[in-house]
Amino acid sequence: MPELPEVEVTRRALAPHVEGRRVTGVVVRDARMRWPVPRELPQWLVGQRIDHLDRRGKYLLWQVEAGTLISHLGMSGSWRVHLAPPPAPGRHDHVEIHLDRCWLRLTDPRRFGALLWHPRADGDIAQHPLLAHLGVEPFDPRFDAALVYAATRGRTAPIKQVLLAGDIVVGVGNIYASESLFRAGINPKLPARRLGPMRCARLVEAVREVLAEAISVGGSTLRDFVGAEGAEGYFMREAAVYGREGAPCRACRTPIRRLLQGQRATYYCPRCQR
DNA sequence: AAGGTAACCTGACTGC
DNA sequence: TGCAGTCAGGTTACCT
Repeated sequence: MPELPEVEVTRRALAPHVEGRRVTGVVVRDARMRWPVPRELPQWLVGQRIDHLDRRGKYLLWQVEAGTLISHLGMSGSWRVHLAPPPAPGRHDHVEIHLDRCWLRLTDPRRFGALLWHPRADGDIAQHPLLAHLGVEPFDPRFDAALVYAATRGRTAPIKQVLLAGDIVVGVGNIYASESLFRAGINPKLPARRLGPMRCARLVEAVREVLAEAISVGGSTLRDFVGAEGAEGYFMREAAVYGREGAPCRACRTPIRRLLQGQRATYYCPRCQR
């Protein structure tokens, strides 16, 4: 489900409800996620004040006094805020966090998501094994043409898959990889090493624009994504290529093509993207 | 080191 | 209506 924009939309929706608040209760109804949710989570979290809700790539980082709660939404996860006691939990409502005056619910049908704990004593959260090898943030000024150019030298894999790998820049998932490459006019099959400085610059620009636009409209709604307050995102309404196989390119009317790269669907315009 | 593939899991949809 | 097959936003682990 969630790529960086959906996670950022979630973060912004949750932050005002959680920052500065104290955890009064934690219920783990089903610990079976990508990795087991620690059984000790309630004892570690209850009584803690949430200082900041941060994001790194597609991870949400809940900074509390004793450490960091790491949450990843996987393919189908979502957090919902309830300002009144929530209705009876459904089959996929795995975790609940109670604050002073609101209830947070983690729902994740496919259970590819994760909820982990990193005690402060274990050191800098950035060095956590899940975070240590992530690429730069797309809105970080360090994400520029020179970085992309340098990082793609010697990489024979198609640019789409390199973008998706997340070791150069984080947060670009399957939808936005196709969308960014369309906007940059780059063929997804192009070996990454064949990008020149100009195309690296265009790609940087395109990734930033596409992600920023998606955030501003509340993320994508594919199947069941809804933001933390229950609103749907609108990005898919304006997708240029994703999910549009056979439909006319919005720029040149050429039919959009779909192909598989590393078992994932890629959509592109064969005329606009070379 | 980089690249390819299988694996984790459920639900929605398609076609017979 | 039912059943089998396909596909889905992500990421790690493992093999070459």
